[in-house]
Amino acid sequence: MTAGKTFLFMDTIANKVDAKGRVSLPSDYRAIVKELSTDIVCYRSLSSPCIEGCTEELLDRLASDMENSLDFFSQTQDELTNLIFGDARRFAFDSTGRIMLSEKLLKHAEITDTAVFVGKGRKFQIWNPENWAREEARIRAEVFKKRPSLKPVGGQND
Amino acid sequence: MTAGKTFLFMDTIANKVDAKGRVSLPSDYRAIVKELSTDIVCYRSLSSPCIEGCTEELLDRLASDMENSLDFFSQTQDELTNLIFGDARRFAFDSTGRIMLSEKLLKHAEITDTAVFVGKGRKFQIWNPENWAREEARIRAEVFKKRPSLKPVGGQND
DNA sequence: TTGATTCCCATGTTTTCCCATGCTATACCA
DNA sequence: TGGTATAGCATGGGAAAACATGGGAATCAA
Repeated sequence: MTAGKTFLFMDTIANKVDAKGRVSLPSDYRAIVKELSTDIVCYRSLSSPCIEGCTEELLDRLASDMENSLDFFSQTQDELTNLIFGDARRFAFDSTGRIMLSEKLLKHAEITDTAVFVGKGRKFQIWNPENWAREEARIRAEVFKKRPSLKPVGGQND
Repeated sequence: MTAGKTFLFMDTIANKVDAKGRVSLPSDYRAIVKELSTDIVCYRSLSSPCIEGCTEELLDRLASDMENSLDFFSQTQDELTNLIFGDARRFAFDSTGRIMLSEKLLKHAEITDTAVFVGKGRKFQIWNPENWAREEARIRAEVFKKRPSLKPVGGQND
């Protein structure tokens, strides 16, 4: 990893969840965490049956945006912070690189014995294998439908 | 991450209130208090039947901000802060990590034998279990309705 | 004294830590 | 080029530490 600090969660990796609920965090993800001296934070996705994760640093920035006193009593903010921070939890990994996902999260994502990590740039998701296969197919179909309207990036196209 | 560490109250944790009125402060919360060398301050929430808590440090900052923003429209905020400071109290935890909530606070939140700690980033709340279950469901529904207009977390896109 | 608060110890459970094993990919050597 | 050594990684299991919680003794106030 370079000094430029581009940190992206990428790739799709399936790891086993053992009897204790432990899962190896993909080593690439671990490298990001170490480099940023932060921690991984996970919470239930608002829109899909999956676990969502990001760096604590990202959530901290959100908290900073919200903490200034002018908004101290705002109701919308109140509801949002309850939902996000009330659900999120820090997950430190042990010396072998594993985190222990909570019952609540595993249940929400319908994960039992295998967890699929899906990179999303600044965030990542953790899926049940079957659900992810279905979701990926759906997304691909969706994108294909919209294809004519997608602008090529950097002038490349095919 | 920058020099400053990140301190966020997160997760939702249910702890028992014993016969003496003692409750374990979640260990993550305790870690924040120790790290910042501050104290926990609690007061009755102005908007919900729950106890609200934060670091004394945060209230201190709020006080400073209020001093410096005495604009024409600040009267309401002024009154609100009066309410909070009039109600707030410091709660130190003992060697096993427990605090003793006052009758006034417990009554306001309708807490008897179980207290649910809900993280809110820089703040947290303490709820009666049933009330929190109801409130969480309400908020989820509310936020889902507003979802299209919500900015993504931390300004990142996904 | 009575009631309340603080401090300390005991216990069961959960979580974290550490060591061992086997697999896989990359590098190395003939 | 093919085979082997090496390092990193995923995974399993047991030991140790941390945590929530209950109860008793000591301290303080009215």
